[in-house]
Amino acid sequence: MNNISIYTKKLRESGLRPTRQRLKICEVLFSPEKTFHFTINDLTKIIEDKLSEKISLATVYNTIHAFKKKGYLKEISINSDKSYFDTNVTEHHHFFDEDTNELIDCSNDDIDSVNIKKNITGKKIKSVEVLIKVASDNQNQK
Amino acid sequence: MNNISIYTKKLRESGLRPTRQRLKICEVLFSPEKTFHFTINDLTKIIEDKLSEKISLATVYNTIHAFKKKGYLKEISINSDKSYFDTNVTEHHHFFDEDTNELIDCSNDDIDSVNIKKNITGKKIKSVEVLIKVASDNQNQK
DNA sequence: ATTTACATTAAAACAATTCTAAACTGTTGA
DNA sequence: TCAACAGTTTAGAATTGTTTTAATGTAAAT
Repeated sequence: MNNISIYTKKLRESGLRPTRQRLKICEVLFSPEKTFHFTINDLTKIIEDKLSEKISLATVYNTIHAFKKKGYLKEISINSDKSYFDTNVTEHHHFFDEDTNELIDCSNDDIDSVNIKKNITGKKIKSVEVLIKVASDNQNQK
Repeated sequence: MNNISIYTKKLRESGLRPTRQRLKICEVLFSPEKTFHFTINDLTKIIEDKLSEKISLATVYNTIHAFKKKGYLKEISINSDKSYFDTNVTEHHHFFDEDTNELIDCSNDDIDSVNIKKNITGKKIKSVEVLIKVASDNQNQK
């Protein structure tokens, strides 16, 4: 199966038609070997560089949301400044470097798995996220 | 030491003068027996009810930020909708109920302590936060 | 081909937060 | 006492990230 048909399948499964713009979004998101983190703004810039034409923010937003809903992307909660997304959708955690505003994957070597002993009655656990904020030693806490 | 002088001390230590508005903010934040979670909007509403007059959002924001910087409040990362704050500044984690948008403290009975095996070189861990998102069983993942 | 449902877009609306500039307050020291 | 100053409050404007809208365009089914 070539890339285009993989992207088409992902889009269809997310309830979206494969359009030129959306396929470009897919290429940026899913063709790199390594997973990565991005904000909507980052992504829009990358796409416009590759497309050499404008893409509407609305298109980016609704495509990203559809992927997130389907589970092809994860949203990472860091602060209320903006939304960060991750193309790595496996269960994993993050370091956030307050000096550089960089988000770094936390591997299994970095952290023991989190054990939740008791949940809220009648509720199902949807996600468990650990965020480790770090900064250089001399830095004040943000 | 009475409450007013406690509040005055906290304000001074945060680099702020004790003014009528700020003392009212302190009263709402620090007089309740139980710690609680709030958004800036919540807090402004509560203060206006107690004061029976308007308080400027700018005043609330800068007081809250000064307290956060000093460590008298914690900010909780949930999503990018808005900022949540916590008057409980001890190390602890949270459940977030996606059905009701309610933030619930996670006690030691609920979760094992998180063990970080390896940190980023040259960085100091500033905070470790676990956020457990929950929803009723029949709910779709947000 | 035509029709229909869905997409794209720019622009407007919106919500949370920050900034601004003017008026105000409290303290200090002539 | 009062002038001067530093810090404060405020309403409103500005900014930022995100969502909605309404007109136009396009993919896919008939």
